[in-house]
Amino acid sequence: MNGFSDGSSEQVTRRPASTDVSEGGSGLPEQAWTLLFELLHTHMRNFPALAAEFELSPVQAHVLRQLGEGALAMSTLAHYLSCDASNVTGLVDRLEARGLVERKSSEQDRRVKMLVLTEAGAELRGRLMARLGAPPPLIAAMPDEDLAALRDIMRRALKTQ
Amino acid sequence: MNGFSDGSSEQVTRRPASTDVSEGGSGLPEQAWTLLFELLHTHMRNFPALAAEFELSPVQAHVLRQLGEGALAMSTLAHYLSCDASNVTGLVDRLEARGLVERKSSEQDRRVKMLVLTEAGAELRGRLMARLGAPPPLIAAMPDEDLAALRDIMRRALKTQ
DNA sequence: GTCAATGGTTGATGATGTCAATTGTTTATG
DNA sequence: CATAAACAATTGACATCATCAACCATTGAC
Repeated sequence: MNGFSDGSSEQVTRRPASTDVSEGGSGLPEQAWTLLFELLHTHMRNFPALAAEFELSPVQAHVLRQLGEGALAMSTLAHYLSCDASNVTGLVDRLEARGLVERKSSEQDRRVKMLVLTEAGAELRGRLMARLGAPPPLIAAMPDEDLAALRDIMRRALKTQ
Repeated sequence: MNGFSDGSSEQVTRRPASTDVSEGGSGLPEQAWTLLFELLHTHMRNFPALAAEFELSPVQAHVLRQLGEGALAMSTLAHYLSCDASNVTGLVDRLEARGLVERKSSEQDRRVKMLVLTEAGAELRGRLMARLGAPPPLIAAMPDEDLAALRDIMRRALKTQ
């Protein structure tokens, strides 16, 4: 059910393991990334269980997340998910069967089918996003100075991206 | 991956309209977390492709990552992966067929089978870990000041964890 | 010695993912 | 305009990943 789990944050160092990410050796980017990497895997380990709280698979949760921004073409969603278009068909089939999304043929281009959330889908997405948006303990425990600095750093980084 | 709705405060009974990217909800933790969340999911999106560089599925990559720490019982691995033990059987079957891992019956308890990396497995893991440790573009592009600040912030956060 | 608990496997089933081929609809080009 | 190329979505074949229930072998407790 997973796809992302970890469990290495507890005990480490049993074997030398020539290349381990646990000590960002070389440069500043590696050092910073190594630490972020730790947070990433810890958080992602919980993601399937978190999605399951809403009776969603991890991928379905992703779809709902993306769909909140507005209507999306199937192909666009496939691009967002970095997967084949044929995969999206079945994915949407199941979400549609649950009454969470709807296919609507585009007026401009009748090849395209746009995806929109139903009322129920939007409601579920709202609860999901609220859950996802809650900062994990590690973040919540940070002092305000660090939080503000972190926010500003990330804003700059995402802006120049 | 495009916009990112704040996800913490919107109740979503209507179409979200234009996105309030990085508006981050109420408090400082939510603002900072919202931005980090974006980075994490961007990275997550690339993980399957990254594993595929080594002709590994995402889950297989995780197994290799875990196995580097030393020998593991199948059940322990199942626990790390947060999945059913029966799932691990097939997983290990395929890795063993590729000559990356080996099952060794435990001396103490003949029910238990310990997993160890083969030579080829250890070599592949080394390359995988090096690849995982490489900072993504968004991090690599950060100015040194931000990197140092980010590193220090994360060190503090992970230490007090 | 008996019997419950444990570790791993097997079989059934469903979700997720790929690729190749198909259908229907633009769009480009001669 | 007609035909070909490109594109969006679906379908079908197939592998992987995940669960659950049932099973076998071993262990440990009584």
